[in-house]
Amino acid sequence: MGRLKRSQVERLFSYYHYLLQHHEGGEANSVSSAELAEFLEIDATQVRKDLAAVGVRGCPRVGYPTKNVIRTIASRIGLGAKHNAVIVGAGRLGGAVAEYSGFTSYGVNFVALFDDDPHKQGAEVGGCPVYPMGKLGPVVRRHQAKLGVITVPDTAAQEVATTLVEAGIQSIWNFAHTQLTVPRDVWVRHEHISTGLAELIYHLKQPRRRRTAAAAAAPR
Amino acid sequence: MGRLKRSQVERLFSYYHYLLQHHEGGEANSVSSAELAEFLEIDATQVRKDLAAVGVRGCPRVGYPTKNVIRTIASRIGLGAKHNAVIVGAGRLGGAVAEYSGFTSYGVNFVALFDDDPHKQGAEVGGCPVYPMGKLGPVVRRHQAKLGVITVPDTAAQEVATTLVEAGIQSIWNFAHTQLTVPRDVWVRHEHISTGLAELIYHLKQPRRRRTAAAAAAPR
DNA sequence: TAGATTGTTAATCGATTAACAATC
DNA sequence: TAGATTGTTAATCGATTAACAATC
Repeated sequence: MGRLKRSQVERLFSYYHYLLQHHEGGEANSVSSAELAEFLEIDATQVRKDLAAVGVRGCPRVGYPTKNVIRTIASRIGLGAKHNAVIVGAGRLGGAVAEYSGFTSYGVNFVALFDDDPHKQGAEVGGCPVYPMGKLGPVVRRHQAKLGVITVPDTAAQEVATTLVEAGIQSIWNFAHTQLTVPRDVWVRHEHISTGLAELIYHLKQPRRRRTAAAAAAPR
Repeated sequence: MGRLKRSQVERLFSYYHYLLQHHEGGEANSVSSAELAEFLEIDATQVRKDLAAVGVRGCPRVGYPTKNVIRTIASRIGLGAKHNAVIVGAGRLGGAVAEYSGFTSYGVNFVALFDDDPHKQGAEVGGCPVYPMGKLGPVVRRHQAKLGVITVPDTAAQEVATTLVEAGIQSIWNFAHTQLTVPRDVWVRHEHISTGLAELIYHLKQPRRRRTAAAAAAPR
């Protein structure tokens, strides 16, 4: 089985998320590619290709076995495994990440937040202690955390990334709107949220017009 | 001048952001397509095409006039105009959005948050009052807010979207991991953050390997 | 069987990159 | 001038969609 492309991982995760929300505990034990395609507003062919890529076999006239799809995607992406993670920056955004219970269900366990603001140190956020930056190395090593989240202001992001890498972090989730220089074997995912705002502002300017089906969505 | 594509708007915004961070007040008054391309880790040809699309002319051997690029992008995307916005969901994520000062510099002015939790009502978050949901319609109309941000749990997102639309909101920034059904003339931007986490988890599983420069880019 | 849905190949479409002339 | 960089067309690449046979 080959390595999945980024877009495939994202779509597979959306299938997984949809099935948990809409099929878990339901009476239907199969789902068609057309149903998943409608939810994501993509072509059903794409869904069939994605499912084929992870080895799920469907059944003509019936669809794909729901439980099997859920289980296969989870195992292929790695949603079952437990991963310890740390958050640097105990502001509201860092707190939101720490508190969001959904992440726990994907196997991610936040063990600590770090912040240089003494007022935040010692507090608990989402059940996690807030430590000063100096403790980052020891805490990461003790918990063997592999995932680091950066929710500090843009100007501090590079320094934080370097600290995380030195402590042994392998993957970084960067919410600062900066590029990061890291060793090649460290994976970085940029979550430049303000980019989304720019797009919204642009569309506020545009004359109202008929929108494509792709823009409107239909939850089941 | 044609309508810009989503990907173009996102790249243009990144150029803008980069120039403000790295060139504003600096001595250099021009920037090359190669420099912008390196920052975004894309091809320089792409940058030249994007700038041509908004009508910025460069100078061979010199580059593009920095101030002109900044000004043109801002006006083309609409970053100069003032837009009132509201946030539904006064949890940590909603608070993070309200507090993030960067948005103000793009012309977005958050006028209020809404939450059904009585403990949150009456408080101030990022300088904005928190009201009960019942006040949403009047507040949106009074401020002529056109932009609505949804930071409530997934299960409540559709109901909130409907309420926002009824109040006259034209663009929705949806942080819940759900699709939304809205009239065709309402624009929705989905910010499914947990999708990013799924990608990170997947890469934690993968064998470490040399990464290409392109892989490090990862614009969302 | 008939018909719905999968699985897969082919065609299309769009985005990215390469090439290179224009030009300051 | 020489050379760096733009501007633009052509080529490539990949992703999406269409078509249709396979099959339960």
